[in-house]
Amino acid sequence: MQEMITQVRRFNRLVTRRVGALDERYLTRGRSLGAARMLWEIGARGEEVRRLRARLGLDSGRASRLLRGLEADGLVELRPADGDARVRVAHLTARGRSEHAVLDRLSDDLARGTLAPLSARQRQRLVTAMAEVERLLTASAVTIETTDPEHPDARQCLRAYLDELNARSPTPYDPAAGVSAEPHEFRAPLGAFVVARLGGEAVGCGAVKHPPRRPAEIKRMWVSDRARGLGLGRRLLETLETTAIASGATRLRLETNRTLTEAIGRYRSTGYEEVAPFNHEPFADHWFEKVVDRSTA
Amino acid sequence: MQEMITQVRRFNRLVTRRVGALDERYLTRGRSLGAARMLWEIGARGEEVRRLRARLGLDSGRASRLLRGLEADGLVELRPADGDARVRVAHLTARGRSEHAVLDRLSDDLARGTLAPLSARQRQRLVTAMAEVERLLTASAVTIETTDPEHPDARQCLRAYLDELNARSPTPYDPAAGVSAEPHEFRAPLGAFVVARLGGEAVGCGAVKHPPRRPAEIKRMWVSDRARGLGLGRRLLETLETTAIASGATRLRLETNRTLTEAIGRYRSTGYEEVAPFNHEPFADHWFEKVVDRSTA
DNA sequence: CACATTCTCTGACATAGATCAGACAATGCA
DNA sequence: TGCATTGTCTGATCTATGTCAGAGAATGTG
Repeated sequence: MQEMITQVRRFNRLVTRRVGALDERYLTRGRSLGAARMLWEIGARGEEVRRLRARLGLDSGRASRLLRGLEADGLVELRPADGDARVRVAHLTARGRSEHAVLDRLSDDLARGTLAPLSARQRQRLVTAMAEVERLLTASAVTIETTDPEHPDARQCLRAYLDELNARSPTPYDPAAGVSAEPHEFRAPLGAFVVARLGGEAVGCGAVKHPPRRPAEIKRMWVSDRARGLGLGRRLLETLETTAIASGATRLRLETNRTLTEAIGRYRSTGYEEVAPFNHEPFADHWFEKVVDRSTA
Repeated sequence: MQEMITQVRRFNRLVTRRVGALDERYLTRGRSLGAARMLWEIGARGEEVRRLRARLGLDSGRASRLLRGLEADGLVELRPADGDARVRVAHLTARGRSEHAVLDRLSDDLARGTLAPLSARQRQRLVTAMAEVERLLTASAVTIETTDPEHPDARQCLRAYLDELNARSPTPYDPAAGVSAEPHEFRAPLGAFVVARLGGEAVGCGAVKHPPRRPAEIKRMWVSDRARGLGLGRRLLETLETTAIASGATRLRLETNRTLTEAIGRYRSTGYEEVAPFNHEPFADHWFEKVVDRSTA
């Protein structure tokens, strides 16, 4: 493990010093770093000031002054938003757009400069390795937290979950038709609802009911398209199992639809065995159960 | 190619924002980023102020003030250097060393935090990909420049080259014994000497003689241990060939020692064919020649 | 020895960036 | 309608950083 940690640290050091420093030197073009980033984030279609503030992590004062600076240079126009005149929207002027295009080209040149000294084979390997690092760092940045099932993020995940079931299944899914799933069943002490988030955005969820002296039931496992392939399903499942086991569950159950082949494979590989239907969930095609060995939990 | 460039840009953005920002937030511990870096760079064995300045890219005034700040906090002691009282050496005090250890531990924790959410398999893949990115970004950062054969960097490379030949060969190598290799033969217009540098340090060299209407001769190809495996030999060879061809050479020659198996493979794979000895270089075991197709050059 | 050079330190000044308090207008809500 | 909230802007202040000029000590060189 220490070797891995050392590698991560060496990577971080190299990459922040070399890549970061280069980028900042070449892409500011006489402006301050803050102003350059602001210009970049406004983008071709304009952006609300409050969102720019949030994305760049700026104080309202600083954001306002940066925007006024860009406005004075004729790169940006500020207009009230349609519908809410408190909100201001920053748009790039013609000059601003051409400046944005210059930054885009410089950014391309910089990346090209990284690839240029390498052979075709090395380039291919670098790009592949970068994609892998990016994917896994993204996976690592996903947080999983217990969240109230009526929290906006939870609701949003549930809506996405149902939409997906309906899209996959020929018969429309009716959440009221099957096993009960009231919010209070997914709150402590009877259960839990967890949400996975990536940079503030909810990208997955899962729920578990673990009433005393009954098998725990895992439900509502969902992972957003943009977080597929990050091992998030496995993490959600582990989190829910841990919660249930900590609450005394010794038997875990879940049912799933036949279209969710990836999930079915995961259940089998993590110790679930297919069993006879234990409920009348109309949408389910497979029922799984896993008996927990308390000594290893 | 555009896809590759896009991947590099996406990687750079992710990594500088996510990794860089995290590092800076957690590792400053109430100090300014400059002071934290200074503390880190002084290290356990102390360091000359002028070298700290160079390494951190600081103005002498700023460096002096940062050091005075650390001294006031009891973390650093400044003493004149042995032998030259103008030079000051910064040493960590006991408190400074313990603070350094704290930073080291936090840095470990940060890296551990990156790995923690991942499965064992994902960790292994991340670390492998990071090592690959690191290796290839390092390769990409190597510059190759024409350098006078009597430049200190060139001399240092040549010394290393001779040391290595002597270490590999049972009979000591005598540079005067074989084919002439006077500095002026490696200067324009008769030839060229190129040095590969990584972050200011010379890590490889190569030379070519290309007298008019005679086969060009490639000599003195050397790559430092710390730059092995970066494809640098190939780049040096290409640079020398390009120079020779641009000066009118149509036939390229080189000789090499049998112990340099990697180089021999490279020559064969880039179009060189083994020929009968064309000189009496006593150290050489193989002689190669490549005829240049001017139309593709 | 006279003089140039090297290294460090200090003063002076400018900009970038962070943070707080408060003003002001638009909006939402009871 | 009255009042709280939201979003933006301005003023004030502080720290961090970058840059330049010059002082002063130690050292090297003719």
